[in-house]
Amino acid sequence: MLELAILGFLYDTPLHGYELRKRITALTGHVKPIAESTLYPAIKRLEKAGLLERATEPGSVAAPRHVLTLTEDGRHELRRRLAEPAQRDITDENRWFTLLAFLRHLEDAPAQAAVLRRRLAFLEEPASFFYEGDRPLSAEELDDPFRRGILTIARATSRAELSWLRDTLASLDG
Amino acid sequence: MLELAILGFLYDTPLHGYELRKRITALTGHVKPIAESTLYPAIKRLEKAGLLERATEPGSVAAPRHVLTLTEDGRHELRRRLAEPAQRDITDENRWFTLLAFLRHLEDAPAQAAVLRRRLAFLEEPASFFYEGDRPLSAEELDDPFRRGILTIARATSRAELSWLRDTLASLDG
DNA sequence: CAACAATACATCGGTCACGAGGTATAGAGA
DNA sequence: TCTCTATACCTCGTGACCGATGTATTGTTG
Repeated sequence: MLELAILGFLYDTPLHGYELRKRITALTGHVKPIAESTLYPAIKRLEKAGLLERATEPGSVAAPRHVLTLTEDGRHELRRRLAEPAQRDITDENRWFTLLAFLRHLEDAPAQAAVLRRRLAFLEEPASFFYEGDRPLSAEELDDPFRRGILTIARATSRAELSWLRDTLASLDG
Repeated sequence: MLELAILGFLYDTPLHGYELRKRITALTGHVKPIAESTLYPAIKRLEKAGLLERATEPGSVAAPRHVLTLTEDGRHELRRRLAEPAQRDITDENRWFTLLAFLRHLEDAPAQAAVLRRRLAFLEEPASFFYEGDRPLSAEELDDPFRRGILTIARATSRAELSWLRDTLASLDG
């Protein structure tokens, strides 16, 4: 997911690591902060894989910067990751939101719609967090107020997202 | 989080690894599946730390089972992790839901309320995923339909959770 | 003028997680 | 009889991520 965010931000414009870090922090930092010691090795991985190139520039304020630019391979790889996300990226809300944040880079409405439809299919499956045998339990059937909360919140999220997904799919298809 | 789920399930009753895995899969598997190769080492870690003990029983169907029982240290450790969660466990919905699923084991209403209040404080902070300078942007200000979706869904979740939190805190306090 | 914060990058050791694969038993279906 | 599925546990290599720590430079604040 971190790699997707790096590729996604650099797709628009070259950035140096520090600026990239600030953008990633703004995007997902309030939920899941990214440590510097995670970002810099991730940049190195992507560089080693030929997805980005670095150019050293004198720092405008302090130390010299490494300006990062996506290669053509990098641009292609981002589109690939957006078009063919792992199932994890569909089901885990953190990953899904990161994917959504850059989905516009896909630039192909049917491909975008196909990704949204995978999320739609996931949300339409009858799933719960709590079961009696195989039967999913509803919030009303739980005594535990905290577990009831999980289902209440999850249901509200799911409803809002389903309605957004259907609207957006309609406008992508239409 | 995996460790919290293990401790949480074993707090109620001793279980063997395979059954534990099924319960964890039911709880969070549709969002974030847990591999066997993650579960068994985690059990070993907890055993090594003295938080649980294993007893070998002949398998009812096939191979022999290792029935896992929490030690007194393990029971104490679960309560500690529930009462003093890391900030991560408060902000990341996956982690937060796992914590909520076992919060009833805290058995002390003021301690439960204190945890809920940490989540409340987090949700009341004005945070977005997208900014113009320092100002958080609202869904209406975004052109990108996918980014607008993120904010729409996050806002619906937040509203539902705030209302649930306030109700539940009122009943815990009253 | 000294201390501190912000900019900018990096390494190191350790933990956690995953996929691929392995071992073994028992019952069900072809 | 053979294969398949379910039960039940395990190891190994790899990679992701974190906290702690280090190195510079510049601007701000007391």
